[in-house]
Amino acid sequence: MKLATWNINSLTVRLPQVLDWLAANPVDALCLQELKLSDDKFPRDALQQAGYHCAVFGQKTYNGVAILSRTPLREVVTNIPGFADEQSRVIAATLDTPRGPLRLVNGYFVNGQEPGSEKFAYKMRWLQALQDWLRGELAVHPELVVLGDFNVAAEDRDSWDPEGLRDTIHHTVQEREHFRALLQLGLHDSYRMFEQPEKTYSWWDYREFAFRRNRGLRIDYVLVSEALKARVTACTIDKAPRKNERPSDHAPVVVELAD
DNA sequence: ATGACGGTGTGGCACCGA
Repeated sequence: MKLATWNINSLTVRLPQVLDWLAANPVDALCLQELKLSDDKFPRDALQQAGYHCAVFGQKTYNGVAILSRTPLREVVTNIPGFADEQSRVIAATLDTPRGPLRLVNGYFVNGQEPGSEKFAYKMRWLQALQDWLRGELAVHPELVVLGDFNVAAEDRDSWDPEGLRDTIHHTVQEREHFRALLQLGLHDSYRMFEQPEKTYSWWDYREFAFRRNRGLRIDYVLVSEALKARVTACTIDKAPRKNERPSDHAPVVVELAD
């Protein structure tokens, strides 16, 4: 089966691209971030017609996440339990597979703007709460996938300019420590389980022809639990949609699990 | 670097993202 994550930077604008992409890439589940619309504006009918059940946690203008799945979604949880958050950044759900239940945690991690800012402090609190929550979730759901827009370049090789951007947002020691803490919970970065081309990223700035110059960051991840690790057969970043007219600034990341 | 580009909501721009 195939799972994917894609920050689509406004579902209102990108719905046609999402439908086109799903037609060409009929994944079993697609996790979306940055819907930028409220639940009542979510295009449920169009996605249902495309063959997907939807669990939605929207928000007007900013944030908003959803899980689309070919099979029904159950036990839907929104945001990090116990962490008061006005922003819609997390949705979790279980889908049933021939191999048993699979728990998906879809996150639009905090950007943080600039180290030292109030937003950066919020990012740190949010990451700590996520980590504390996921520790328990892994115990309850051994077959767990954490995927989404992490807003962290985990290592130097995940940035087009690790030296020039050192200690700037996405590259700080504190953010990277939080990323490593997630791995230490027993999660594995699917993308790095395989040999990958050099300088592969999942996000490119809209400005300065960054995509054409491949000035990007790898900030979108699919982390899998220990129990799932052996089943991961591939992980790829699909750059094709970034070449569309009016593209999202992010590319989808796709993982294949053995049935 | 006051910048770029693009989405949103508003209102003739400001704010935010990464």
